[in-house]
Amino acid sequence: MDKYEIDFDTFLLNFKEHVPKLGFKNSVQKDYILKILYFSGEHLTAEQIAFNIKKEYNIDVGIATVYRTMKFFEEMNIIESLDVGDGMKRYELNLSLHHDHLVCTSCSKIIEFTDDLIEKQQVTVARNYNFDLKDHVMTIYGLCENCH
Amino acid sequence: MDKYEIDFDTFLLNFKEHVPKLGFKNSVQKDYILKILYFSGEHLTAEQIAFNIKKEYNIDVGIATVYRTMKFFEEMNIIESLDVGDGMKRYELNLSLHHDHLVCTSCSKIIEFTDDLIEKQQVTVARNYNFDLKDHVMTIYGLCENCH
DNA sequence: TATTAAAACGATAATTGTTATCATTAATAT
DNA sequence: ATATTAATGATAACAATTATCGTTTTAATA
Repeated sequence: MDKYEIDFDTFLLNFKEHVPKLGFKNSVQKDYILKILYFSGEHLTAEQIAFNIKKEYNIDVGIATVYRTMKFFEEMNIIESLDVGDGMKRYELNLSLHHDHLVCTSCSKIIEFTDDLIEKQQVTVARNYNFDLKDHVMTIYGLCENCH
Repeated sequence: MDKYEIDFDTFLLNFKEHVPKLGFKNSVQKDYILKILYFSGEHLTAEQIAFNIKKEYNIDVGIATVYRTMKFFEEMNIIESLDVGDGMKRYELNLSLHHDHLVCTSCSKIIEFTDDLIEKQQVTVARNYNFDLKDHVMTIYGLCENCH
């Protein structure tokens, strides 16, 4: 798995050193949530995160803890949430470079992509409107190769 | 108001002629929902649509009717829904050409834009992944000129 | 290592945006 | 006019998410 530039153990160590500095406490639950996000490499719902942790590591993590932790991680900027349009948020680790998504409207498959031209062009657009650019989200909807 | 290329009365007439052809019935509620969307020119939540119709025209439209009608309009492809990230859908009329959005993360102001380069590039990206392109959504987040 | 204060946890109640139900009303066709 | 059928609105139901709160865990300090 070389989706991320940093291996999990190093990342987790860095993370766990950082948490107390912000006045929070570490927990095994946080560890497992990060672990499942890292190794699944998918865009998971809160429900799926809890389910997969149980399945892979036989550890119970309450759904409230998952949601709470996702908010925490979002504030720390190590995850991103994404709404495909079916009414629930999906979360993914945010360790790699910015990327956008292709979403299949039939099977909900999500493919990541980056496009330099689009990356550059958003800067131009933001500048035109005198916006202080923070981030952008681009999602292309269509039918994936299996569905058409 | 020259946000749309077509004036409201003409649009409404066209719309009302089209509805029975699809096996549905017209109603004053549909008319007022279209009217408020057209003349506000904003991205409104279901709640705001009902509230504004009451305020502007003193007509009561049930919230269920608004949601039901928005689904109907979406299927007819005359509105688009958009989730800024605060958990509720916002709707806008879809009479003008495709456009994307700049969203201010401080005051929630929404600005529309179109960029030919981005429009073209999405076709290329979809083709690269063997996707049958249907649509795309691009949202740029940042601080608008009033907020920075 | 034991103590302690504070944060994190999990069960679950509450909340909120949206959808379904269903009796009543309104719109179209005959 | 009448009959048919979709649309409406009040509200119940639902689903995703958040808040509550008593208990457990963490981590700093004695």
